[in-house]
Amino acid sequence: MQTIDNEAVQGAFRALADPTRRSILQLLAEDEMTIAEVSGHFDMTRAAVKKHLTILQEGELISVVPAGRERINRLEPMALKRVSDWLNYFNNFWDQKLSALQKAVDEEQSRKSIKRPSGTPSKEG
Amino acid sequence: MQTIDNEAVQGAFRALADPTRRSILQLLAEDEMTIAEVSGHFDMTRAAVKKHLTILQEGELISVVPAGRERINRLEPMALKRVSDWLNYFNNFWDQKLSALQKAVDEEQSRKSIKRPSGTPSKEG
DNA sequence: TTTAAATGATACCGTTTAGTATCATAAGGA
DNA sequence: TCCTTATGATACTAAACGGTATCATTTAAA
Repeated sequence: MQTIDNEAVQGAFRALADPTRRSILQLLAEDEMTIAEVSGHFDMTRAAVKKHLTILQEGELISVVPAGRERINRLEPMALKRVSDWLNYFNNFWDQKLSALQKAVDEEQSRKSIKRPSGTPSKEG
Repeated sequence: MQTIDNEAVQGAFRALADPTRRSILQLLAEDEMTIAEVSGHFDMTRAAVKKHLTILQEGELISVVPAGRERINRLEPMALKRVSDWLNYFNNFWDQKLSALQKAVDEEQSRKSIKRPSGTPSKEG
């Protein structure tokens, strides 16, 4: 079990665990916004949204750039890539299993078309 | 903002937020195991590990199959794909932004090689 | 300079979470 | 049957979480 997992990954997954924060990310994917603008999209206080933005920032999913008295919140693509990379660890395994399943199905198919066995289950749990 | 996000996605992200659970997934990627076997890999009680497995199961990241008095815990690839799909929502945006950045850099380069302006910053924040 | 807007910071509250300890149940084996 | 093993289930605790209310600070603007 290698070190695919680290503090940055933890921060990102922690941030992604909350639906409001995922929603904020989707907002910011369309356009960067100030805190007030982001707040305008949610039924909660600005302080609550600000907390979410802080956690997103800690997870490096967004960057916050001061502009006068405002703070521009902007999506940080690389953090999402980190998560994507983490998931990729499993790609081998799941591709492998899916292709094994596919192969099993195929073989079952051809076996059917030759011998037509009767005890074949129609469904797999 | 479309419906890329739903209960299944929430369940998966919730499950992924904990480092022990991510670690369990990596274990199960290598081999399916009983609850006792999974527990053997961690410094906490079997009950605690069992709770993690339940949350992983609720997020449909693993499936649990009874085998006699044991329960075989097995990775469920499709849930990880759900998360991957969610991340893909951002691919357009981040690819787009990265390529926009690349383009800006390229244009800056060619502008330099023609006019060689003096006020050009050497670094970009 | 005075005022209003945008944000930062902190204290507080109810709920969820991660963990423990403990007891009950089910199934395999002597 | 009796004992042991694998698991289920519940009550409990400390910490983290999501949210509110409130006050301080910074900056734009009249």
